[in-house]
Amino acid sequence: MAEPVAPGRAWRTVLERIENDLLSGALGPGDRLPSERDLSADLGVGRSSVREALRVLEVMGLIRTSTGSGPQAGAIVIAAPSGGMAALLRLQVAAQGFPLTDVVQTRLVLEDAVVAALSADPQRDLTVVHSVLDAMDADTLTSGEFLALDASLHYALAEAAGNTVITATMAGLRTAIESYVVEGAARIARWDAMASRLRAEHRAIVAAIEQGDVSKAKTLVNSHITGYYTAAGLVPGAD
Amino acid sequence: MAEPVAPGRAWRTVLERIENDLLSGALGPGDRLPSERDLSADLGVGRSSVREALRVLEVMGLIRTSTGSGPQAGAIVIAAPSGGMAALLRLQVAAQGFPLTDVVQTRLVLEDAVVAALSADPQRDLTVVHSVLDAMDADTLTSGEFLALDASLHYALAEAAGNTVITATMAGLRTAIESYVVEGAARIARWDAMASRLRAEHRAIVAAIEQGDVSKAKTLVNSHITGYYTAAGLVPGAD
DNA sequence: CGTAGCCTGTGGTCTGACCACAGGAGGACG
DNA sequence: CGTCCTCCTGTGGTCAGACCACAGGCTACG
Repeated sequence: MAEPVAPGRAWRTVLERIENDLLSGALGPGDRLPSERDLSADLGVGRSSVREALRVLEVMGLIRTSTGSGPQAGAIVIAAPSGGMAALLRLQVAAQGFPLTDVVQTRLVLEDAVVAALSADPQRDLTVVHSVLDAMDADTLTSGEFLALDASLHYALAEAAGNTVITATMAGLRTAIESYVVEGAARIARWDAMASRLRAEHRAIVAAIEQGDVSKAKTLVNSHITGYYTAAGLVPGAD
Repeated sequence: MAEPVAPGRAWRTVLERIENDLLSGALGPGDRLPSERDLSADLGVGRSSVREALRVLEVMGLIRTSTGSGPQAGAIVIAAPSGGMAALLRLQVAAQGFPLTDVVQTRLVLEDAVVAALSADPQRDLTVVHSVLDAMDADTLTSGEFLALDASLHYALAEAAGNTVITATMAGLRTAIESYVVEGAARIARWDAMASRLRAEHRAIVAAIEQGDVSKAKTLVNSHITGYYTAAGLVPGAD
């Protein structure tokens, strides 16, 4: 068919085609995209242009590609927002498009919203949260392992709140500053003490949520996060 | 040089190289990337793989490419987070990775944070906001023009609050649902009435901000947004 | 000295050719 | 007749080479 030819951007043609198919419902989660060669022929562009577009979709977490044949091979639509969000935020931080303090602040805002939503909702299911809390009690954890669980905990909270955009964004923000967080952990003199403190704060936050005490939960989560970032030297002061 | 060769992912090699150069400071905003051919040779990968990586960076708003020669040609590092954010969110919404209601809810959370920050900060500069407000008073505006100004207004507010992550995310969220918003405007019976209402609400919100009345500003902005989305039929009820 | 033209380097694209891989189809064998 | 093995096919992954259009600097000419 070879659409009338978009000026200058063959790969954009491909991107638009996919996006339209997604919007029109012709493509949905789980579906397989046409093969690269087919798309190339259909749109009248080179296969390399098709690949550039697919690469974008892949990095953004929209598709997954695999080689071979069969129903699982090829490019398949998956909606994995976290991955794309993380990649985007990480790169933007690296390119100094996003100052660290803004990332941290935003995390505060979202975490606030999460605990507020959870506190207000008596139906929430914090099973996962509790199991992570328990896992964090092990005293053999390295700081890296502990921080990984910490990430899981906050992720579980966000997930329990049920907003996918917020969950993905928070996960992305966390990933974006992960290297700084880990690096910051090394700057903390007595890690054991910090770990105990974090454990206690986590328990307190969850308790406040379960008691439905919105303002208390918000206060606790705020001091929890700013406290750690300050101790790790990631943000100037308590701002 | 041709690094030890990463298995299976030539383009990832390129992406990592760029990211590392950004993190190490070897690359920064305004700098020019090596030419595609140079990168290809340096990393021992094909030029197509380099292009796939650059395409990702371009869509994510990290670089800008131009043809020709001279200092302005080639791939240049720019940190334009809004563009990338918008593309990502739009595609995720299209792929049903993000439900519309989650997008709207998130916008509420962020907008809340914005007006809260502005209300609490006596130093804020709302010059731009006021000029947009005035522009919106013209009664010859089509609904499309009005909505565009509306977007500018909210963007200006976010920008005045000073958090780049929140600003970019809000802009992205807005873009992601733009088509739905415009479509929804058509469903509104008496547009004139709605426009007047929106104008009044905007003025009220800004007034509350300038009076430093945090809670009032938050309340107003919440009802402003949910009100419109409900009227436009974008979200089921008042939540 | 000025200007018009060439020259070079850049991204943008296409073509064609391999490779590795996974799965299915078909045949060979028990 | 059933089972296993093999080949064949289609997929993404990659590379190499070839053009093109373009923008800017350089050079030779007027």
